Amino acid sequence: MADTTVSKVSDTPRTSVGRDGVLNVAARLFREQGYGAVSLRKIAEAAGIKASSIYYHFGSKDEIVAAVLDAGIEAVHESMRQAIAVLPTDTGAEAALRAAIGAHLRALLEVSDYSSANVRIFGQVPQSVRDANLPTRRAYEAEWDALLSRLQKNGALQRDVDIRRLRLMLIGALNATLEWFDPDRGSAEALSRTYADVFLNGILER
Amino acid sequence: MADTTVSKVSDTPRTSVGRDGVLNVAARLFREQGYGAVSLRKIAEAAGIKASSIYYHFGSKDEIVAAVLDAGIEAVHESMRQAIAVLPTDTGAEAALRAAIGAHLRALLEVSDYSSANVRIFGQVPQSVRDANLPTRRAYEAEWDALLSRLQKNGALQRDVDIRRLRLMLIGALNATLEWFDPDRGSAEALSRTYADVFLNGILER
DNA sequence: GTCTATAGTTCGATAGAC
DNA sequence: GTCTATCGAACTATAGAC
Repeated sequence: MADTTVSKVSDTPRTSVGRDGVLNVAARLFREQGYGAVSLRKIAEAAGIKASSIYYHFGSKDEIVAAVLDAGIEAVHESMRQAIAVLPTDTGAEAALRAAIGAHLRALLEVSDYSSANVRIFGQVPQSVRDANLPTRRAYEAEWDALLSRLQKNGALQRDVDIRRLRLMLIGALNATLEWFDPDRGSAEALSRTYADVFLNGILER
Repeated sequence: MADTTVSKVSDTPRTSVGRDGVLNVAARLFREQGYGAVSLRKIAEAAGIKASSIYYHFGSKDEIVAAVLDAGIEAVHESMRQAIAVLPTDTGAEAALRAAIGAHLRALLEVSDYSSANVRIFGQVPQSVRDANLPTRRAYEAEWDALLSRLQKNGALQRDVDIRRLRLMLIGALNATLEWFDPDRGSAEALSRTYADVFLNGILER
């Protein structure tokens, strides 16, 4: 078995997890266990250092969780932006919405511990930390509202639906999958298709 | 101003909140602040007693939160059962599903601190507490699956949708409203109508 | 950049008086 | 049924050596 973690030849410390290493571990633990259940000692242990060493990289626990929350929205936002950007210019309303739903769900369920941690712990962190994350969230929400408004102007969406409410319903429904999604029961890709089908056409036989 | 809390004439303690009083306060605080942020001292203070007095009524914090979780499912289950029971026997599939959606949303947003606390903190409590709540949850889920299966057999629902997945999507979407519902922006009743419209018929113009 | 040691706080829980 | 008093554990955060 070849060793995958190559040791430096110099005298630099063997284990230098660094700020990003701490952050990656924190995001994963927050996603798995929630905010209150994850102490600095747990993060440190999982990162292979001592709790006090974390204070070299961050000034407080709040600073860590704030960084995780912001990175989580950035990741899902970038995922959606990318999915929309690669569409041909003549892409229809249905396809655009399907792409956005797929991007959000993939970021949450497959790609980013940061995005899933954000959804999982946002309601558990101190008010001040929530407030700090709000500007980043607003930007992502604006992206959705812009997409939905475009579809509505094109006549694809019903004229009387409230865009803000529709966005809250849609993102809320997608985020809820975190509580029960099981890759053994079907892929995130298949799930995103089902969500798009239901939201676009409903479940009634016609 | 007339005094609304009448003092007993006998020598019984003026303040006897009792087990139910502690439980009511606990449910409200859990709903508002989450599991980790609510200590026994906070519950006691809000109930007007000392933290140690709680141990006369409950053996541990886990016992309190377990009681809150079970009562929360019982409340929303009873709300849904009642809403279905009062329907005329010739009620159509659409109306039955609308009634169930309305009952779930009302229990969550208007009626029960226990039900909203359950949704809010289930993912935050220790595994053992979650496990203890599972049988009660399974019974409620079975009620939904029975309703959805009936609609599918009647031909009202599409034949190819997976009942379990549909139930998870539906309840997940409804539960997510807890994070953003604001009574100043519209009633729970109106919101439940919107959810039924979207799930039954989708959002596309037709 | 990580360590040891520890200060200071808050927590769940128990013992025993009334 | 509620109180006072307290224990032991776990937490965030700081100080200072290497």
